[in-house]
Amino acid sequence: MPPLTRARIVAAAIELIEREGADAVSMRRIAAELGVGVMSLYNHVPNKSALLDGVAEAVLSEIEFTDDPAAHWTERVRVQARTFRQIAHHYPRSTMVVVSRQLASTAGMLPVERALATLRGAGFDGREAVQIFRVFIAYVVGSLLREVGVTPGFAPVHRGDIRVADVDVQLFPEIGALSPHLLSCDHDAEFDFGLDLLIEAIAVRKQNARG
Amino acid sequence: MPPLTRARIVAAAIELIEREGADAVSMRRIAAELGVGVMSLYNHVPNKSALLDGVAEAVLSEIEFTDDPAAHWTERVRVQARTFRQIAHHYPRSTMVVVSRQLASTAGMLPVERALATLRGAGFDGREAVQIFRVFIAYVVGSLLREVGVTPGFAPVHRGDIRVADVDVQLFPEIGALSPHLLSCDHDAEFDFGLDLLIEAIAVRKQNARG
DNA sequence: CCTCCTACACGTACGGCGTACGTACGACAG
DNA sequence: CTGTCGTACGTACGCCGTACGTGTAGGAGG
Repeated sequence: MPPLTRARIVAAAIELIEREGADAVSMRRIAAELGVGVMSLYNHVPNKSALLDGVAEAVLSEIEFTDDPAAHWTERVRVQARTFRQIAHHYPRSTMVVVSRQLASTAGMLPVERALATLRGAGFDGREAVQIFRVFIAYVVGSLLREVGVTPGFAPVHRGDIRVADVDVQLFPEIGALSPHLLSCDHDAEFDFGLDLLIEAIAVRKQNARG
Repeated sequence: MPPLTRARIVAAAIELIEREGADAVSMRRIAAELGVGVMSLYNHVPNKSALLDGVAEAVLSEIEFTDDPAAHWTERVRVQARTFRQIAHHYPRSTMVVVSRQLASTAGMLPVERALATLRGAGFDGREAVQIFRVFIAYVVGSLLREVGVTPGFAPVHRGDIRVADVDVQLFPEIGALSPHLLSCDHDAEFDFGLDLLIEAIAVRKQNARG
């Protein structure tokens, strides 16, 4: 067995989270997974919270930006948002850990740097770039939260949204009428829909400011 | 002392969450807060998870829609989103509980009903209404997550974003240059900025579809 | 070679958690 | 008066994070 290492511990934590959910994560479970004693972990990680920070950092650092600097900024923003979402989908349950945790590591900052550079390159000033960046972050994180919350990991069985039969159609006529659309969801398409909406709106506003 | 009741338990839980944070919530703490034995709670609540569902439901049910049916749909959507955010700010720490939890109660459905009715009244078909609704939900929830994560509850002290001094300006020039904008944030203004962006984009797209 | 030191794996133990289970007691029905 | 039921409660079990002390293997200094 290779020596115990912070990286190995984090990897085991991620694997455990993906397999059994974030609630199943405990120092004891992780130690058992690695075949070591519980307290051995503490030689490489100061505490559980730091370990989860490590998980967030590891997930974030897997983002690979295949960014084409020659492309139009709208396309670059689109690609960056999609990339972020894609890796989140690779680790759906760990994503919950990532978003529910303040990230102050360098791994979390690289995507920020890229996004800001793209926006500034598009001609936005500092204030605008940060503001736009925050809007995108909010949208992407909000989308992920809904998607992975609904994801059939296998804990929340059969409740994509709400049991339609149970809703009082008198009280909630719209929900009743639109239940087919509420129950089905092409996550990819809907994500792109909102993403394009935002990009379009910003592009339009940019045009107006210059015109 | 009034008799123990599900409502009183939920209220105590919310108060405790707001005062000491979500991590401080335990059945024992809540029972102590109410001056009762731990197991007495279980006569009114099946388990802790259901209690937290109750917290989410209670928070959501405090949303009051002062909705003007005569107003333009863009204004109505704006008001609804702002209202949602406002009550979330009234219970900042409980909001984390709300968004991190699947809500299937009638309290959670009323805002949905209102929003869908507004969109359908504006002339969107069912699929469009649901799609647009989901985009707004994602944006609002994502914004709240960032805002309350940064909120100086008093647990996460002095790390609004990232210690600027610690970032390597060589590696992250944009972050270094834009740090003044990254560190300060007028949450109200920035929320409205993104909200208006979305509404504008949808309005434009609607115009084009009809034109 | 022996010795000492450091680093790391590990066991034990403490306080806190959610909650299953059994008990005690007051209110009300017959 | 007696039986039933709903509620408050104590105890106990198996988890949890982690402080602390111990054992040991491997490298450095003599």
